[in-house]
Amino acid sequence: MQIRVKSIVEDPELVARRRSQLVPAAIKLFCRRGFHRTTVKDIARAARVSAGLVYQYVHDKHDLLFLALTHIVETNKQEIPASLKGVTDPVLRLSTAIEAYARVMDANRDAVLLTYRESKSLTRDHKEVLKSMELETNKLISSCIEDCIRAGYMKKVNVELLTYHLVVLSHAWALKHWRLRHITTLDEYISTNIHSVWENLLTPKGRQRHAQSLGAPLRERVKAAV
Amino acid sequence: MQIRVKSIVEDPELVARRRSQLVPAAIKLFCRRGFHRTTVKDIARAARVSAGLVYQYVHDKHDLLFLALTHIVETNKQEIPASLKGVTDPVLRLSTAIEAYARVMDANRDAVLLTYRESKSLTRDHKEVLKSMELETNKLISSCIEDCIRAGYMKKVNVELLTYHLVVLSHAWALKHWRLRHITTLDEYISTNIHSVWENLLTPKGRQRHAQSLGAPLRERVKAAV
Amino acid sequence: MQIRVKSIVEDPELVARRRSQLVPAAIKLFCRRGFHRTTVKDIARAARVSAGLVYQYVHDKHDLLFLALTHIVETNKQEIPASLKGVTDPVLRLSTAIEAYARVMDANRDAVLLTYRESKSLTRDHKEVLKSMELETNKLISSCIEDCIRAGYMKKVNVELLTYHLVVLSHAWALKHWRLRHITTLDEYISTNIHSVWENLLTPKGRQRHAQSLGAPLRERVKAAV
Amino acid sequence: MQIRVKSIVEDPELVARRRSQLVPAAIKLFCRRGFHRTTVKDIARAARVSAGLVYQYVHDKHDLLFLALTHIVETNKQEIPASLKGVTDPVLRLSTAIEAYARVMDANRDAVLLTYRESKSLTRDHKEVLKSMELETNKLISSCIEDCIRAGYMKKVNVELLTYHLVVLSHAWALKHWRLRHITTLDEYISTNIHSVWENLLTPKGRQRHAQSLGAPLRERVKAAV
DNA sequence: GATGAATGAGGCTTCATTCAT
DNA sequence: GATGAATGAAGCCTCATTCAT
Repeated sequence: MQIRVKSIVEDPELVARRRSQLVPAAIKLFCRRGFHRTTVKDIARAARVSAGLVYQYVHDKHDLLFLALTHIVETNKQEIPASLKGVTDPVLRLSTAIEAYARVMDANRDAVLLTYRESKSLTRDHKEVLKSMELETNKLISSCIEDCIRAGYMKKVNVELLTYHLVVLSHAWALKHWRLRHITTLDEYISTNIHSVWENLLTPKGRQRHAQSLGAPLRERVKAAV
Repeated sequence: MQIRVKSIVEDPELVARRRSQLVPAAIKLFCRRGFHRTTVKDIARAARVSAGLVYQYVHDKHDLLFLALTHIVETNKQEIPASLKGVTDPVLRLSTAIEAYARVMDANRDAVLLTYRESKSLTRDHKEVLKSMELETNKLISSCIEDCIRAGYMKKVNVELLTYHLVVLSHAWALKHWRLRHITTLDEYISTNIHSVWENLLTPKGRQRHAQSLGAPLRERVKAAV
Repeated sequence: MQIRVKSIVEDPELVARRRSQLVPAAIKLFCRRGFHRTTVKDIARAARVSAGLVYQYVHDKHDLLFLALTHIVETNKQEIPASLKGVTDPVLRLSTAIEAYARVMDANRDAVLLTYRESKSLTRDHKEVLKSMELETNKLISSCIEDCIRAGYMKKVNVELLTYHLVVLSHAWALKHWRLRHITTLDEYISTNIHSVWENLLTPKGRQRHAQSLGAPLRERVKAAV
Repeated sequence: MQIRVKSIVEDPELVARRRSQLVPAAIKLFCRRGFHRTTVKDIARAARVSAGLVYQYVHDKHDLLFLALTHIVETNKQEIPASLKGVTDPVLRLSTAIEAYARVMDANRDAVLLTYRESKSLTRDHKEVLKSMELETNKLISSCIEDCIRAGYMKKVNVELLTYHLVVLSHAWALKHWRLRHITTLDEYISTNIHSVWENLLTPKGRQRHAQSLGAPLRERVKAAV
């Protein structure tokens, strides 16, 4: 995925290594100070390299932003499948997926904020790439929803719309964390705000299924994974 | 509220007039190009004044951002009470308020995006002011919720949390409009995603109340107001 | 002619004044150090203005070069007509024009060098403009030649080619001055190398005409004019 | 001659081989883009070597320019003696030499331009070397002139001055080629502008001599040599 | 000897802000 | 009060040169 950004240095291993220095530094600083107030030199310094080196691995300061946002999305995306490993029951899979998603967002609140704030500064092309990556990630959840519907556990709803509802609520925890943390906890937020959304759409049969799985140490497993 | 920003010029009327030139120009440009890529000169030009004049009515470029964001919130805030005028039934008031809110957000999608993107660039103090303004606006909705609960129409829930759920969904329509517009309409979004959230929390008595008011030309009234 | 270069400042008088500070400074430095080794800051300093100011009167560093070269050509071009004022005899006019040209080139040897050296650094468009200005200047001489031919004083020759021969010899005095000054004087150079070229092309009638005018204090007059 | 530029590598053969890779690459690029806009990396790439290697055979980027200009002059200088081989008549030798010179300049118009444009970027020392090389080359022509004078074929003139006149006209063909090619051909240029200069200085005896040699297929021979 | 990654000085340019008019 | 020219700090980026491998 990072191939989208050209670097002067050819050796892919070195590119990967250097970028794995640069990108976290960039993420940290972009989160802290924003894209425009972060200097390329700042990033170089934080990555313990010279300013000139940056431009051997990235064409632009904008590319650095793209790599940063891309990295975040990519990383987040990997967490959910991990949490679903071995889970087969459709309702439990959905429950697990969305909970994992929410907890990943919580663990990377800075990154969520960054995404909402700085996407504007991307190239049109980069913006498109990022959007399609978002859609891909969403698919991890929407496919769980579809499975539930197909199995008759959930009413027939606009799947992507529901997905966005859940996704956006997870983001909201990060976006409004400055206030939400004073009025609730993550656990409550997830169960009250997020889970209830899809639980209300379960069929009677789905509710039954759901009730059974609640015995399992769901939450703990996901927490550990994150 | 705008008194928070000092200007060299004393005459409050003139200050108001000049700022009413500057702020809309600033909003337009900040929305289009973002805060950092918008030049003070750009704003001056758009407001048909000289660059120097800006600094007689504003201390800083940041102040301009503050005034812009402040203006947006203020404006939005005024819309909701208007829509509630004459509505007395608690359930209908809640329904009306949230619908008005959602439609205002839709009408000012740019502004919503701007708020999420550029708040970071504010002073610590200004950020606090803006947050408290957000809370005030939310109170317009949360007080409706409280009325419903008090009247026994709604279960006892974490009022502010529910408010945020509704508010954030309205924002999400703007934030994710690039995708949502392809998978639903505003009307469907409001009824399916937003209204259902609180409707699911109504007591049986509340549901009854709600069912009755559905006969009224609710949506139309709010639409007109916006 | 300077209208070709856009400036942010509108007032044409101010533009003219500032540019008349900047351009000579640029010429001096470009001549001394070359275009690339001259810093915009150097020019600003030499012109006693701030670095930022330069960009209010010029879009580019390249524009500065264009204005510099343009200014040189323009200035040179004005000298020749002045020297011809009142001279009517075709042969004498030609003689006077070419001598004036040569002396102007001598007086601006640096500028001639600059033109040959740095034209390459111009935009394609600017290069074209400069070329056409060169052709215009040449026309001052070629029209004198044409008059001589028309009057039967000179053989029918390729007028522009002869013009270039004369022009290039004048430039050569500047281009090879490092050596020529050791082996001749400007006066000898002009009479031996330059004048002889067209004198050899005179018709008998032309030679007669020419011989008569040699009584006149030609050289002195042109010298004074330059 | 290239010994003037020190290299880290000792083996002179290797130095020669590497430089014969580097210098043509440098010439090509310097001609095309100019000295300053050509990157050392560009040259290395064009010469199919690494950037670092350049600095083992050259101290400086400036050295590369020196070697390039030096190479050009050296190469050109070798052409003239070749064309004179077997020609003994003084007038014909002069005629042949200058024609050869002009045609070499035509064949290397880029190089001529380069020399005029970028000599400025050389070290003081390098500039001197180049100048003395130019004088050496000129001597190839001036000695022909001297022979003609000594033989009574040509008037007693300032030999070096005449040489420069001829040389500069040959350069002018390259320098003003953008225009001259529209108004004449190389052949006409040589005969009309260049040859006529010295032909006009022949003594009657010289003219006779010259007329005789005109039967010979002069031009063709020189053309072939170039 | 050869490579090419790394360095870091320095250039061009932008733009928030000031200030004389 | 209004103007807009002037300032100068600071940022992005390039590229000659070095040096570890």
